[in-house]
Amino acid sequence: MQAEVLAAPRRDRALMSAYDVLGQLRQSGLRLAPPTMYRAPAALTERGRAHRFESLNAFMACQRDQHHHASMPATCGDCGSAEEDLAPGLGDEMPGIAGKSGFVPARHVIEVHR
Amino acid sequence: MQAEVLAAPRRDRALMSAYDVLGQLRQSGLRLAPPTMYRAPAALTERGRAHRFESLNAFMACQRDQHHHASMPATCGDCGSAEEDLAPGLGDEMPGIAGKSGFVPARHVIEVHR
DNA sequence: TTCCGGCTTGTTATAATATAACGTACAGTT
DNA sequence: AACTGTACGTTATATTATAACAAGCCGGAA
Repeated sequence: MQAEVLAAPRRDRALMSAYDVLGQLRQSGLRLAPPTMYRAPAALTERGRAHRFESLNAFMACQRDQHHHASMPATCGDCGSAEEDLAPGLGDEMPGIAGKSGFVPARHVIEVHR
Repeated sequence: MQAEVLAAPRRDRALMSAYDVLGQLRQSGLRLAPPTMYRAPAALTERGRAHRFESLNAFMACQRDQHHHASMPATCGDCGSAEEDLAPGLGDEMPGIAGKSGFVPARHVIEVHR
């Protein structure tokens, strides 16, 4: 199921919402309910094989899948395409900035739109 | 309405979901429907008086309200408190990184959780 | 004063996103 | 076979958000 769910966003290098994928899989004959669908992206994200794009409630296939990495996903609002660049510097700066308010970051979100 | 909606998150320096605020305002006697509620944060965000926290579907009062600025909002998952630090460097680096994939950023999202 | 135009708010209905709770199936281990 | 862990299925419902249109308010032009 995880492989099925990842196939379309990987092929198109695009963002897809869970319900987009659900629709596609239903068209191909599978009868699925939402929870089935949501589990796959959640598991994939946890293992670093997919990234959730929080501001669009969508996810993309990881494009750097050999390793866990600090990345900056970017997407185009017109065509839905999604790319991912390594951005270790961004993640590294954040703890210092957050420290000004006494925060110790546990997780961060970085997303770019064009 | 915008002022009403901003009052609680500003006072508490906390994140609030639109429905949290809706609930609070209803308790104080106002009868409001969701669209009324959603308009205020949207307008405030547009004017830079509030920030939407995309990964939590919530918003916070801007804590730097004199000017538009590059900021890095941070929130605590345990207590809901939200702080905002200036982070011009982060925003400045993003176009260069995105450029590696041919993206010209139009908007970005940066969020920190602890 | 009245009318007009734009803006904010109100109302109804519904869409889109997400998860709780529980049941089933199967694979590997003992 | 019985046990255990994981993924998958199903029903129902919770949460988040917006479309579409009506009504009120206010400032300025006529």
